[in-house]
Amino acid sequence: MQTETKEEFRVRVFTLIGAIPEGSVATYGQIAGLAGAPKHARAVGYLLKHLPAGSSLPWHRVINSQGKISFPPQSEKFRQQSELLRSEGVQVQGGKIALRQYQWC
DNA sequence: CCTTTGACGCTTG
DNA sequence: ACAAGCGCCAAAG
Repeated sequence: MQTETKEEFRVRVFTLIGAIPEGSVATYGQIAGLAGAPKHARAVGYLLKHLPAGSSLPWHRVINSQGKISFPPQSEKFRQQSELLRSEGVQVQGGKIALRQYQWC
């Protein structure tokens, strides 16, 4: 069935994000690419946006290609994500991740 | 069915 | 380093 494709993509995305270890971050494009759809970065963002409140998915470890948090500064989400990242040992400056690489494996 | 939106990405100036 | 424009695709209205 074709319905598997969308489902598969979603499952892959969730699995990949869940596989990001602490202290590491991945980009939306990276996740989409590993999920088999390099151009579906936005779809990844859509999925995260539609995340249930209780999901244990480390969404905060997903950032954009610019290595920055995809939230407007001073917004609650922005602050929360940067706090979570910092608590995992990721250095954040002005919404930008102080890392040289965004790949974890 | 068509239009709009969006937790993105890449190129150009 | 930063801003604007274009592309790309899925979900919602």
